[in-house]
Amino acid sequence: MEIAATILHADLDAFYASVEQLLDPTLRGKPIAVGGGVVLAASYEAKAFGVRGGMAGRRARELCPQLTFVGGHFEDYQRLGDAAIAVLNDFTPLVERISIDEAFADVAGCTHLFGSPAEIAQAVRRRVRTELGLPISVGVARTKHLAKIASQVAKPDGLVVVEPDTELTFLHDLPVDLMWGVGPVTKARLAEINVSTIGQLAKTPGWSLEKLLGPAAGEKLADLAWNRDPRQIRTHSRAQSAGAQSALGKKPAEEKIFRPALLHLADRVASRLRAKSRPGRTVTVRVRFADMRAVTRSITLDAPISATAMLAEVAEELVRSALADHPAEKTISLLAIAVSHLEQHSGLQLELPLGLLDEKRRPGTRKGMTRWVADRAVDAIRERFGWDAVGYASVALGTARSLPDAFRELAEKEL
DNA sequence: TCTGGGGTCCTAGGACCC
DNA sequence: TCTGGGGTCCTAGGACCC
Repeated sequence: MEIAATILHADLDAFYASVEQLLDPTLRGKPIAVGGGVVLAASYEAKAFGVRGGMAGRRARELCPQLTFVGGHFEDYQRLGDAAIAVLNDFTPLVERISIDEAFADVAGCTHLFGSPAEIAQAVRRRVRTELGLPISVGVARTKHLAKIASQVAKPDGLVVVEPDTELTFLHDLPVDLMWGVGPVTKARLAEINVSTIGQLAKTPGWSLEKLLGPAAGEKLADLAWNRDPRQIRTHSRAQSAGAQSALGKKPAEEKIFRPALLHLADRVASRLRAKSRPGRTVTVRVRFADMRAVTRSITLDAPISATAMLAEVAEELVRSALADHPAEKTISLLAIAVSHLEQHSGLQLELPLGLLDEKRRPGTRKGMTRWVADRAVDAIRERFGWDAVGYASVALGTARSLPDAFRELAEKEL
C-alpha cells in the first residue's frame, strides 16, 4: 500500500520583516530589513535587490540604497510565531516546531475530520493570513525532507503538494543546495565532481559520495536524494546543550576584558540551566580572534554544574589555556560559553560534593554551596523583578553593539 | 559599522578498558 | 617481549541550520 503524503512543513515568509510590515502599514511594499549591523531578516522587496539574512548592514545598503532598517519588535515575533504554531495545533497534536517561524506537522490522523492534507494546508494558510495577517508557505509530502523542500519551492506565500508518485521527478530537477545539510562547502565539493542537481547527486555512486563527504554525510545525502527519509515527527525534543556568546568588536586579549565578559555569559547560561534543573558536565569555550579564526577548548567534569561562579571560573581557565596556545593573538572579537552533557535533576538540587575532590573535575565544594545559595537568591529576585534587577554587569561587553536580550531569547531552545 | 546569536551533528585521533 | 581488536569517552575542529 502506498503511504500518503501527510507531512506538512509550514514556514512563515520573511518572518521578522513581514511582522514589521504588518505592524507599520507604511512599510508595506517597501524594501526593509530588520537589524542594523547585521541583517536579521529582509522583506521580499529587499530580497529582490539581493539583500539576505546574515548579511552585513553596510553591504545591504550598498545593494539597496533605499533600504529601510527597522528596530525589531521581538515580543511581537514571539507572540505571532506562537500563534501560527497554535493554528497547526488546532489540526493535530503531532507538531514539531523547529524554530520561531517553522514547524512540521503530521496530519495522517486527522484527515477524516478536516479533509485531505492539501485541504488542511490551505486551511492553515488561510487562517494564518486572516487571523494573524501573515503570509505562510506550506509544503506537503510523504517525508519531512521533501515537505521542507516543497515549502521552500512554494515561497513566497504558496503551497506545493508532492504526491508520492511524483516525488523523484520533482526532486531530481532541483539544485543540490536546496537539500537539508548541503551548505556552501558541500555544494562546492559536489561541484568538483560536476554534481549540481539532486538528480545528479542521486546517480552518483555511494562510494564516490562517501569519499568526498565522509561516510555519514555521504550515506545521508544519497538517502535524501532518493527520498529515503525515515525521520518521524518529534513533538518534544530536549536541548542537548545551552550556550551564550557575545561579539566584542576588537578587544585586547587580556584578563580585565575577558573575565567580566565571561561572567556575564556564564550568568546567562547558568541561570537558564538552574531554571530547568538541568546542570551540565561539559563546558566549552570559543575564542574568536580579530581575523575571525576561532578556537575552542572544553573540559568534561565529573559532576554537572549550574552555578554561575563555577561556570565562569571553568570558562576562564579554558580561555586562558586557549590564549596561551596562541600567544601571537593580541585581539579577540568574540567569546562564547556552552554547556553540554546536560542532566535532568528533579526539582531542587544542590550541587553537593559527590566524593573527595580534585579541585577541577569535582566541582562541589563548600564554596560551591555558598554560591548556590547566592545564585538562588539572584534567581528569585529576577523572577519577581526581571532580569536586570540584579546580577553581573555587562561592563566589558560593549552593550552598544550587542543585540537586545529579547532577540537572544527568541533563539533559545527549550531546555 | 566588516561579518549576530542560538543551536545540532559529524569526524578524527588519543586515552583507556576489556 | 610483542601482539590484537572492539568499544566508549574525551577533545578540537568544522559544516550546517534558523
